[in-house]
Amino acid sequence: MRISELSERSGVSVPTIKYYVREGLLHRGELTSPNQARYDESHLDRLRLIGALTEVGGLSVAATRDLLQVIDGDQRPELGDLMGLTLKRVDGGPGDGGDVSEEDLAAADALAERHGWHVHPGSALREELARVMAALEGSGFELTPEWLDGYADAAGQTARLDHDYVEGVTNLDGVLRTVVVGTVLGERLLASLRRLAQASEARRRHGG
Amino acid sequence: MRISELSERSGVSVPTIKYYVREGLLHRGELTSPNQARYDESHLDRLRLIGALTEVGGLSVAATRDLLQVIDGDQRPELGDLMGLTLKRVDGGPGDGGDVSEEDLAAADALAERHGWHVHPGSALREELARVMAALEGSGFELTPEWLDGYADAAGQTARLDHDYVEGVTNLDGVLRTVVVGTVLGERLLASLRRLAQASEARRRHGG
DNA sequence: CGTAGTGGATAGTGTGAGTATCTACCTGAG
DNA sequence: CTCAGGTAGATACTCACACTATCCACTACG
Repeated sequence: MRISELSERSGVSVPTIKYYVREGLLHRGELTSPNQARYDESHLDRLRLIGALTEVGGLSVAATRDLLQVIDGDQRPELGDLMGLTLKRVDGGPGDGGDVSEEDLAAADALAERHGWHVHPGSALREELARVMAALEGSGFELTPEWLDGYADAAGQTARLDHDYVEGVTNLDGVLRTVVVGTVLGERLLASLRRLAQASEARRRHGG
Repeated sequence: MRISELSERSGVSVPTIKYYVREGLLHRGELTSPNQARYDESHLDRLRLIGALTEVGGLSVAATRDLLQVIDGDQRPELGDLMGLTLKRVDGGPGDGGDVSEEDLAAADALAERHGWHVHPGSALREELARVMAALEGSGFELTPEWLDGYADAAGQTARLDHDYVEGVTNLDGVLRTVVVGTVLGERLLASLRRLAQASEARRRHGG
């Protein structure tokens, strides 16, 4: 198909498609002449993936490109490594902005240890957790063990579900894609469900 | 204290403090003369809250202002309503970008119903859930009931923990602030913990 | 006294994510 | 064959956002 049809079928404007090609998110169409290229289902598929990661997953175009390169690569990165990659979000997320104190890191480590999680000292995940915990405390939120451990248990449950799911994926080519999509969109899914559950719980407890 | 001291103690630059005042996130200092104002602990406290919501929570300045206005207001909005307010994130989140199909909405409703959650038909939460589920499916992720329901259970657990926590808050003035902070930062906490748990689970299952 | 600091207003900057325009050049209906 | 309209690729432009920088009149204080 030509670019205009790709645009129509994907809902992505022609200039934006060209922009994604420029930025390395989408492979070029096959040139049939100097100013004519053919696009196929793989382009449509890719645009859907890009849309899912950026619009729904909230990733920046740059972060999306990095992730897509991992998916495209031949190598098989460790799943643990992959999780770190997706930290760079559109808004920077909690992944930036200065240092974290030793105390905060210790509190994060303590929580991780209570749940049997081994955390690498230089991990970005560790710093992020510490930063979030520090922000909660700094906002007058008292981090009780019940709340914290309950959250950790819920997180552990989703992690087990993710791994169960991935083990059930037979198509080897799709594993990486599945992990990336599941990690990025799973986070949004969990957030949505949490809001919904909060609203329902509010009705249950306080009537309405 | 003067603005320079506020800046030093908060780590926020003087121009940025002025910007927050302009944008309505921070109350003006008390004028002691036409070009001199006094700031106090309440300003410091507020700057910490702003920082937590924007830098860690990922909210835009506009969304932060809206939320702060709710916290400041005399009225006591329903907790359920509050959840919807915080949907507007820096990156727009999944809260925008076109319509959702009836099928997707039906799938979202079915999931909600299985977990006893009553969802208002016009709810932004409902659309968001549908959008995320549609994005997952559109990315080749097969939404199995085990995975989906497992996530919903985890979300339900966090919602109960949140409400337990809020019921334990005695300071009535702080309830709204607690809800907002807990909702926004709790989401980031859960995401961090999930990544950490995923990495640990990977090591547990595949060695390393 | 004088210089560093201040409140408030207005204008400018840098980044991210697209849009718009332009130049060849090709394709396909009539 | 003709020619309106689509196309690849490059470059330039726009828009929103979150700050920054300047300016001015003025004031606190060593």
